[in-house]
Amino acid sequence: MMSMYTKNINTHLIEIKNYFKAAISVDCVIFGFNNDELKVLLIESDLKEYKGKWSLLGDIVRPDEELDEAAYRVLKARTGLDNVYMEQVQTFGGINRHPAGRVITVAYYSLVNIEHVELKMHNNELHWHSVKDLHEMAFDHKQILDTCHERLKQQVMVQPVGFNLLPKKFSLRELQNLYEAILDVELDRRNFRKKFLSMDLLLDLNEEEEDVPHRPAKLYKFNFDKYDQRKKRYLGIGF
Amino acid sequence: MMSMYTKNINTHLIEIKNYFKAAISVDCVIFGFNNDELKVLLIESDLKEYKGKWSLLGDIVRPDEELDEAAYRVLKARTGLDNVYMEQVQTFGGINRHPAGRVITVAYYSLVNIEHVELKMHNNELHWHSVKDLHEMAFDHKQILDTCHERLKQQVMVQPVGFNLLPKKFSLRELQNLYEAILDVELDRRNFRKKFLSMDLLLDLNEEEEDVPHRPAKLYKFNFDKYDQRKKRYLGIGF
DNA sequence: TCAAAAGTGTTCCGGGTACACCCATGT
DNA sequence: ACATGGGTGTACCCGGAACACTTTTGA
Repeated sequence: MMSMYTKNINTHLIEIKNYFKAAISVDCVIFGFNNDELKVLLIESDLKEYKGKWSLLGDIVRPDEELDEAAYRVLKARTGLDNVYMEQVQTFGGINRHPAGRVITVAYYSLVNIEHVELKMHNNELHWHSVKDLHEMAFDHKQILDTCHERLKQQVMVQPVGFNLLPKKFSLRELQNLYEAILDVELDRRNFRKKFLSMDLLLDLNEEEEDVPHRPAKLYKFNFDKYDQRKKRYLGIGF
Repeated sequence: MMSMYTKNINTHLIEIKNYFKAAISVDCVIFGFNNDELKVLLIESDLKEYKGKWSLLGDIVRPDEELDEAAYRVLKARTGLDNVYMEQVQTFGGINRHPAGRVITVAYYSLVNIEHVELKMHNNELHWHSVKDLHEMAFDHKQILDTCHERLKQQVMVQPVGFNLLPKKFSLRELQNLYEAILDVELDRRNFRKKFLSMDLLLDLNEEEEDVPHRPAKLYKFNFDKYDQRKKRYLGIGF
């Protein structure tokens, strides 16, 4: 009786080979931004159970591989990109979530500049899908996507991560469209501009859009260095 | 070459037994609140590598067990409590984090009323430790604890989860002490009271503290029903 | 000259913060 | 009476929200 309490893996472990083991995978929710829409990079599954359904990009974690490493490996293999924003979100371990047996998956989301990926996308089966009109997916991947999207919404309101989805140079309009797409809200243009300009973190490049059929907008880039140097203040209790 | 890209577990899985598997555990960061201090429930490790060091409460996930179930099982076994606030936080998969082999652990934190636990704590080796003066721990458990504490800080500012650490009836002073302990800040008493009373979510019980050597404080309880009925508003972008 | 989007300021309101005094109770 | 913490109100400031007109460019 006592032994069932005390003989656990943090205290009196006997032999690890006596324990149940499961396959571990990582799944990457790779977000991009294009045509004023939040996109996610998906692949068609060929597993017979999910034939033709969209699935996230993922793979099994290797014996000598950290979880983050595995996620970066998947991302790199699929997009050619490295050094992009990535964050672990949640782990999904439903008993029957994978038809081949118990596979526990650690979900990550990452934010990439969709222009940089396009180069690597020819002749394979990857597709950028609008997050908004995506309903059915393979496995529990819709749930994973929703969870990651929710996390992204929270992050984007509190940290300057959205810029990872934009080109280095962007207009305030593009930035606003990005926020509107991620949060699925409409924002007042003047207040949005005022807000971001008053943060004093956008660097005015003294450049303008080109080839637009209207008055060209000024281009900015985000001053990450300046942001990093600022200390955060206490945020207050707000619910 | 192409095959390394396409033959992954979400698309062309061959046989799951060919893949590397790891042991999966859950670790619970069980927070309590006592003597105006944030506490965490720990156990001494008897593994020779960590003899005498403090470790979190955790155990291996069973073959037919959901991750959340496993976490609740650990919690129940150690505290006798069920139906408490619990939230998955992050998964730690460092290659050498466990001396017995690769063990990937999913970390949860939970918030319990420390009074309810005390009953079950006699004659075992569990201890409530002040989070503030806890430095060295077994495994990577200090890192796990820090991550969970950080998450708790974020949550407590945005959702009414703190009440799970208090008795059903509490004074505003106790509530303030709780926030100060979790966030490690000092708050102005008048503003704190105004804030919480203006939320109109505290139910005045028309009762008072007893046996205190000064003017007794009024007791309140949190109106969870009322909170649940309110819709959240858009929070704004704030970083 | 027209269409389309860029750019710009003011007012109002609510919440955050700083701050000091009287009150109720037990010893 | 005294010590201890409970309870209260006001003034200021800043940031969020609502809101309409002029400017620049390409077609």
